[in-house]
Amino acid sequence: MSGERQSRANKEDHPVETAPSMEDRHVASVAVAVDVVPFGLRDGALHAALVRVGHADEAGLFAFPGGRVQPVESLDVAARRCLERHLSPTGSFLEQLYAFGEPGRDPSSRVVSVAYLALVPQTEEAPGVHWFPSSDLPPLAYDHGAVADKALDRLRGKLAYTNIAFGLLADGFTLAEFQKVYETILGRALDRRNFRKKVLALELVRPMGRVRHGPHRPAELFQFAQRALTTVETPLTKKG
Amino acid sequence: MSGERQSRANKEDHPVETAPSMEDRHVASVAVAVDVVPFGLRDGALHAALVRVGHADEAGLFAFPGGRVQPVESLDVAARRCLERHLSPTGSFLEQLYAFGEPGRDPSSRVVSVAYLALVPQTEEAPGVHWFPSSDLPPLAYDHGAVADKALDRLRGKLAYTNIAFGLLADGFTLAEFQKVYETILGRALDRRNFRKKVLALELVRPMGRVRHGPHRPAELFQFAQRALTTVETPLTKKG
DNA sequence: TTCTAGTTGTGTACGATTTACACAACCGGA
DNA sequence: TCCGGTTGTGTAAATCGTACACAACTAGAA
Repeated sequence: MSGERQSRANKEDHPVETAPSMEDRHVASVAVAVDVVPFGLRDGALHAALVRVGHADEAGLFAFPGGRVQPVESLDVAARRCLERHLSPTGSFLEQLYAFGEPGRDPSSRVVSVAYLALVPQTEEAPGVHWFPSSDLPPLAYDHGAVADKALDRLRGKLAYTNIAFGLLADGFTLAEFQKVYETILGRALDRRNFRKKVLALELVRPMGRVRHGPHRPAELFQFAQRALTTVETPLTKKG
Repeated sequence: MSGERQSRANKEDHPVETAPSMEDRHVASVAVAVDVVPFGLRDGALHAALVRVGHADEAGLFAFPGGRVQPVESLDVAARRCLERHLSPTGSFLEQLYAFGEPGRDPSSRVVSVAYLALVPQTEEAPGVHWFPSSDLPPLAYDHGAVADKALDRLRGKLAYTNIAFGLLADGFTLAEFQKVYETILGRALDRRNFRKKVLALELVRPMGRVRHGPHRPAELFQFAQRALTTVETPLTKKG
């Protein structure tokens, strides 16, 4: 179901089932929030954006950006609003992650939070936003430690079978940079030649015909063939 | 975040951000429910359990079992309660699927529903519960059509890389039955010899040393090596 | 001008995995 | 005793994954 209608429709014999009137009146009901886990790259390493909780029990700790879901707002819209309130970039990748609803997760009131995974490409500075290496997060408020774990798991999982990395890189990257994203998130080295072969064979990225000049041999620049999430049948990451 | 605390802590300058007092008072706030999609096998085919919605706008339609989340109850517990209210089997597989929160999904009130995927082995009859082939569901109330799609996608996806099938079969099955589960859910045929080789090599199932007698050559009976969700590195389903 | 350090770009041989495929064993019932 | 229908098993070919080395190119230093 999805509301009290069905609760009423089906048998009400279960002791813990709430009578509809109880919901309508007031109080100890359950609130809905969203939390967004924004990942981005800073000097090659994966970082997560956090904001300070300046209030009550959890004061001084960090937490992911979030907020209540408004009465007329979908979950996706609420998540994007919370993301863009802190980080300007519009159009970043955003997908639902998991709903966290343990009764004690927020000590002050009963809140069910739908967590979202966000990927932001530029990682520009924003006031009040602190970026931490994803492998070394500070103590987090609420159950946001578990949220962070879930987000990292999801990101790692999708990295192997989708083109999700497009959310972290702006067009015009070298294959070395691209590969470093994979190595950073997966935590292991990949073979340069096999990696190149694979991503080109899958048509994941496309050469732009331009090169970047540096102190060494110029590197070809690439862009993503698709900037929407697509699944590939063969894993992008075994050794190369 | 996870509640109003953080909303207060961070800048309140966003126009649509709710003042905390508004939440505490009353009304048009958002309710939380769970919906459970119970899958099971009936004569070899995948079926889903539905109950009738006997009320209001959606009267006469079918919907998945569900109900409000109680103030002191976790989401997982709420889902299991809703499942077991209709279907007796305790200990069935149950995992969170997705949170559905479009404002209009329940025409009568604003409800965010956290959907769960359930697998029930026996598929015994229960009063008020109707089983439909998953490929041919009746018109569903609310957005339960989308919920059903998501549940099927998840089941298909996990079938390839986990031992999730243990949720559908009781110990003491033949390999033919086991394979048919895969073929039914995936919608394509698998090679009998390769299938046997793979599930034995992965130690997914174990021979019990017993056989089942029928009108033909007796078939060895198997059980699952693990009855908890485990992931395998190599896909169980390519052709065999 | 030449040399060097450091990076980018490319192909091939080996092994492992996946796939296709056919036949004998076994039972109940006619 | 024969027959239909199912279960159980192995092997060869193709595909895919993996390891690996060397030439090309540039900026900057000598």
